[in-house]
Amino acid sequence: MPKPADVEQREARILDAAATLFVHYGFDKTSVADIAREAGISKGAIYLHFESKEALFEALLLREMQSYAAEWLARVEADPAGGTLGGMYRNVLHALNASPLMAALFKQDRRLLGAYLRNPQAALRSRTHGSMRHELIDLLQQAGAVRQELDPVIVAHIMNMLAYGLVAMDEIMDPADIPPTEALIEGIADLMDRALTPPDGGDSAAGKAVLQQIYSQARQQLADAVQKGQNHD
Amino acid sequence: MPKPADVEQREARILDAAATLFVHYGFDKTSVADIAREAGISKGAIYLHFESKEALFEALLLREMQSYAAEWLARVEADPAGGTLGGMYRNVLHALNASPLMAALFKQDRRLLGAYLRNPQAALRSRTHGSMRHELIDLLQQAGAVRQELDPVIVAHIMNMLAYGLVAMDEIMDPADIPPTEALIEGIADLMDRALTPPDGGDSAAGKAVLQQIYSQARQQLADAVQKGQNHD
DNA sequence: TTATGACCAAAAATATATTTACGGTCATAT
DNA sequence: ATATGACCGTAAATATATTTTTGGTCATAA
Repeated sequence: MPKPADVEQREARILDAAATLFVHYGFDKTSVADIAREAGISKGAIYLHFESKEALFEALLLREMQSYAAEWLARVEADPAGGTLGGMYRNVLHALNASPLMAALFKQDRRLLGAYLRNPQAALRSRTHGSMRHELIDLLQQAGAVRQELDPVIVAHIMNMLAYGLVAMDEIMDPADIPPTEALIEGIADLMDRALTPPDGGDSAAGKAVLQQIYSQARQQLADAVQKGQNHD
Repeated sequence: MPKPADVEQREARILDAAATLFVHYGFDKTSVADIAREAGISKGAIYLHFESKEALFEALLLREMQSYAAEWLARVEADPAGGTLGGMYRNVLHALNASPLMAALFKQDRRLLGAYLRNPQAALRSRTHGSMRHELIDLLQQAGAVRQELDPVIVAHIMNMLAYGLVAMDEIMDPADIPPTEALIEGIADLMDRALTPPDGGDSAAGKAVLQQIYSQARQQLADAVQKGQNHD
């Protein structure tokens, strides 16, 4: 049966509270009691909605993935050049940069993810979340949005390197020496377009179609995962 | 007075032994006694050549920087396209990839650098070693080896991001999923050339001249640093 | 002179005991 | 039916004592 609106609302409140605290203090240093307090309910109530602290965290991650993907697609749709490689990547990077949780997942942030990373059963611990897969580049290539002569595996990996650099570079250098994110993302997107887009400018419409396809696939998988995660009452 | 050849030779032996052990076990888990044994001399003899374990490590790092820089220049000289951005960067990446110590310094590897990193007085702890500086891009731009319309600060940073990705990506993903280094470096250099080199192909000779200039500057600074590090007997 | 390795103080690692904090439950209240 | 928070066992953090390792020295040997 579908979930009543007020329950949904309360779960959202809990997840909001959890998001704030987890991002700020990390998984280990955020207690369930803390989350309850932040959400303005009792500790017991949390367990009426989530099986465990870990399940709560995973529900949060799934929600974040959904909004990450949705945000990405929305940006791509709104951007005339959203179907070109540069346009697509610009929007991925913006979405990634705007989501501390996705960024943490992508860079396997030990501080934020804490014990969740150490748990071998953690479903979302896998290292591929938020990353560019070469199958996508392949499709974009077939759609004429990426130069034919390039190796999709290499291209995808380079894009992942840049995404990693965007979120992790502050670990090896003084943040004051890092250019403003906005300008950096523009620079990267510009680089991508110059180097990877076909000379004719690429077929942005076809590129968007591919992205939509990928998006609905991903959305389905996420929905299934959410469904599966809810078998507990 | 200049150092006798046999002393120089022995110091090289010590540094060789130290390099092997430090790279393998890291700074913390390599003892001075270990180094002495590996070098085939007594522990006391080490202290005839180096003030402390840390001074030894720094001497090793300086030697490595010198050979790193020399290797880089040699590669650039040998490469007809060595003066273009792509050519230059290809050779930097090869040099970086070939030197575990430089890579560790660049990525601030806590395992390898260990306590050396924690010491606030460590001269070479600074985060800029091995990295691309925007002044260099500036010069290359003036020499006509890089497109005029690009922002040197952004370009330099993107290059650093890619170098970081090259040496650090294995921390967030399964090494089996990382493309072969050789192919990856080629892909990156190719990307650089496509995106950053002027349409006319760039002035490789002028680029090389700039690199030589930078090299001799750096060499001088390193020599001074080595000199300064030797005021102890 | 130059090199050695036993030696030392100090730090790091290990072991043990003790306290605190936390995830999760459930009798009770609303 | 839903929500609460006192409660419980355990795991993590802290404190303490004990052992081992290590960077560095120096009297002695070559």
